[in-house]
Amino acid sequence: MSRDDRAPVAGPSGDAPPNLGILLRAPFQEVVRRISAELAEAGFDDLRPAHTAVFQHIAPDGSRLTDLAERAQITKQSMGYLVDYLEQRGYLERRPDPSDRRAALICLTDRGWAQIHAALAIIHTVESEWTRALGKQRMRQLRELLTELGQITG
Amino acid sequence: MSRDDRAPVAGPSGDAPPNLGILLRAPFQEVVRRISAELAEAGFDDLRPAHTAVFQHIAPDGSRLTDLAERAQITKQSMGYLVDYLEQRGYLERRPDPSDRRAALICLTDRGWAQIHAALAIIHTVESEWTRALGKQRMRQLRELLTELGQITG
DNA sequence: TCCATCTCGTCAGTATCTCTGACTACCAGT
DNA sequence: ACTGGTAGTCAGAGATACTGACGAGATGGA
Repeated sequence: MSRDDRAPVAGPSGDAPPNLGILLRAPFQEVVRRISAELAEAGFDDLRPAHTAVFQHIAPDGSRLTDLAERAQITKQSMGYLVDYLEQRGYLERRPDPSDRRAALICLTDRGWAQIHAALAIIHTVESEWTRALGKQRMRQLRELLTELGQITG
Repeated sequence: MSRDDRAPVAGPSGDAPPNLGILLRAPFQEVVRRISAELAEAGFDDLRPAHTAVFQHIAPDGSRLTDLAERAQITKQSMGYLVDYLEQRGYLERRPDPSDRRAALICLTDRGWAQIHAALAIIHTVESEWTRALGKQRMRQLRELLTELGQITG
């Protein structure tokens, strides 16, 4: 269990051709920024970056804390901290797991679902903007190349 | 002054076509992971993710704390915290700025330069691997598309 | 059945990295 | 010299991660 999302990516000030790390970081962070800003505007202003780790990995019919932690690559203690916060604000609820009395099923509430739909809509908007700027053809290429890269890197 | 590197990027478990946020994140984090792991192997095992913000923005002939902070998009107090750490471990040194007695020039030491060269070499290795897997042609396309995207998003 | 062992989640404590606010020392224009 | 702005630090706090230890419940044999 461990994790590392942060981190700029090295290179002294004054590079001529930006390296791939930097090239990838710019659009990635643009997406993150947009989601964060526009979710806040949409009324989800009590969400912080770390909470995305929960929403991204939770199953539609509920997940166990341990599963969430493993998928998000953080400890279950850390995941517990995030889930507590989101439960208090009404995004999630814990239900007893009928098949194991030690466990709880962490489920999205209506508000939780609303947040997910809002976030997906924001991403879709960004993709549309990029498609308009880049052209449909080049956007498809980009998507293909990134998909391949994702397979290469596991 | 603020900053946000972290954060997965939304979407409930069970998406069919991964959105661009996720598509960009995978290779970006692969680069970050590789740099972190291989720098540690190379003897730079006292560096943590946040320190990249310093190395990435420092000018070859030295930078002021305030400049570093602004380029890295964090407060000068936060940058001060990182610089203190790196100075203690011999990656940086503070020299009095001859043109302003309030200021200090933060400069790379030999060890600091060695770290930068090592990090760039690692990125170069990763790029080579990807080029081998993707082909020279497609790698060039990817680089062009990401460069364009970087210009679009500012 | 009973016991050893494993798993689920939590409690407690700590490290890292960020922030805000307040402050000193210094610079620059009037 | 005053006045306002800038460079950097000190102090305190909050968010997000970690490790270690633990209790309750599950589970598979003896």
